[in-house]
Amino acid sequence: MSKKLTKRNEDYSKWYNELVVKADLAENSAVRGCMVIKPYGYAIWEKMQAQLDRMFKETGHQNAYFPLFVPKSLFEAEEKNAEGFAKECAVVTHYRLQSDPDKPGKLRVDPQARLEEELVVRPTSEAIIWNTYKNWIQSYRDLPLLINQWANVVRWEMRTRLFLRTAEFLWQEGHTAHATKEEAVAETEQMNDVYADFVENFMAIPVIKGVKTESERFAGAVETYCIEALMQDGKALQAGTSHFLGQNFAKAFDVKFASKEGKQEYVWATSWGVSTRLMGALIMTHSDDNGLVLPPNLAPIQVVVVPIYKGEEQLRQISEVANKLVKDLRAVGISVKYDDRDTHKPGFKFNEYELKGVPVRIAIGPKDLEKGTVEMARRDTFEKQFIERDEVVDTVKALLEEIQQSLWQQALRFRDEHITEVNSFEEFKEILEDTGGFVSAHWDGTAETEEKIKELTKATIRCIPLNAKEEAGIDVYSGKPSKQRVLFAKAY
RNA sequence: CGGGGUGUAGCGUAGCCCGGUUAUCGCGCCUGCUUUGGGAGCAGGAGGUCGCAGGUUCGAAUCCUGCCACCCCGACCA
Repeated sequence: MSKKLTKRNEDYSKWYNELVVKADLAENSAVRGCMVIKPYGYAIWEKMQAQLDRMFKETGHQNAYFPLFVPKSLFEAEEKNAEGFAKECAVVTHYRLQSDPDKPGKLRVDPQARLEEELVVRPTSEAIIWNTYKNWIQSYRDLPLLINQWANVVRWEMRTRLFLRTAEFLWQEGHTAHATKEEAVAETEQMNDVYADFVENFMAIPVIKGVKTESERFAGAVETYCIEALMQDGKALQAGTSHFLGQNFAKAFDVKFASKEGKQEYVWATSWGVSTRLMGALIMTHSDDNGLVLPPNLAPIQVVVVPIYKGEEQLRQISEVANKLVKDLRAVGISVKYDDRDTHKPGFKFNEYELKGVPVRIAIGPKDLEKGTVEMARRDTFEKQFIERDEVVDTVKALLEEIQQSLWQQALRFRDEHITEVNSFEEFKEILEDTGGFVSAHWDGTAETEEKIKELTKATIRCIPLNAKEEAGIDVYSGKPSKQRVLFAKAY
């Protein structure tokens, strides 16, 4: 592959992988299906974490941490949940290694050290958390219990892809308990809204809020709310989910509380999560063939300053100006990097920071010293302009804001142009093939039709949009009556 | 787990069909000089269990057998 990334025409998958690796975000680890998140990639994740965490706290949640291992008996307590995840669990069976008598210098699993009960490495933490909540909840006074956990989980997927589907991934999972159904449903909806707010306003990725059909629902949930995003290749990506769990887990783990009336009642539950998959969404929504494009709100480096100089004396003069600028920008909360490495030429640096998606670049050279200006370039449009030195801070502030808006507008336009209403199955297939994106079509509400359409077109129902209008129609495949349109798409 | 493909230096690769000098080329890396407003040039240099294990042969990156890993397409999935 050349220095530039390949065009993302036929092979979006390769383009994506290449971009992730070249932009220094992550790489495959020695462990099958796992990923190493590199410092630059992790810095982005940290910014996402910080903002989400703030939003969780603002809605009354607290962080806590629960064990990685789930005893099998606890794991299987909620049947549907256990079944749903059974096929992708890593399981710990032993707790010790020993020298292998047959192979000197090698270790083997000590057959004596078999665990009496196997431990499941959490694919999600409902089981272990609800087993704990049982002891925390006695009375209505203990409710609501609003807890979030930042953790890693393991799902032994057959096929993996950096950020989008790795065997181990980082996420947050919120687990709440409520006295009433209404309150739990409200929490579920609230957190789905928080996700939508975050993804749209910080990541500049437009999403559609909706609920999942029964077949796409989280195992053990009564209702799954979700936000669905659209990637540049026309495929949909589930960006976050929020589940109303009813009393399923309360019953499975016997979590009851004494109500005001003195009755023993099961609590109502929710769980909700977003993961490092959001990084994948970020990459696939905004990036171009020159590399990553980061919305300023999430960019670890918002502004990079590159000196252009001949000789040490010139560098010293430029550094004086640059350091002052860095200081001024930092003073207003902008993250700046001054790259005065003398091991790379300016052209190299320009390309490097474009690849990494740094929103704004400032170059200062001898000509600028004379004129009292700097050259300012924006990553999203590649526009360059010369700015008076004392206008830099204001200009950067405005420019960061503008880039954030512009990325959002561009993604929104793309998304909206790729939602197509269809009224026949022919049209359905045609749009899916040619245009891609979401296909808005009538659905008769049956799992059979959903399954059949998936089989024929590979498209699944991404969600039943929350804002869908009631509209009588006929199912695009079966011809049976339908109450409203749902969104189909090929998905990651 | 089924169908297909690929494993050669940090990365990307040629060579394999038809066995035969010291395993090819590019990027990257190191040293020196010249360069520095868009991925520098020249010169020199370092770096290899040819995925692993057997087998055939005077001789294996190349042929045969088994295994492993990765990629793509299914199944599964945030």
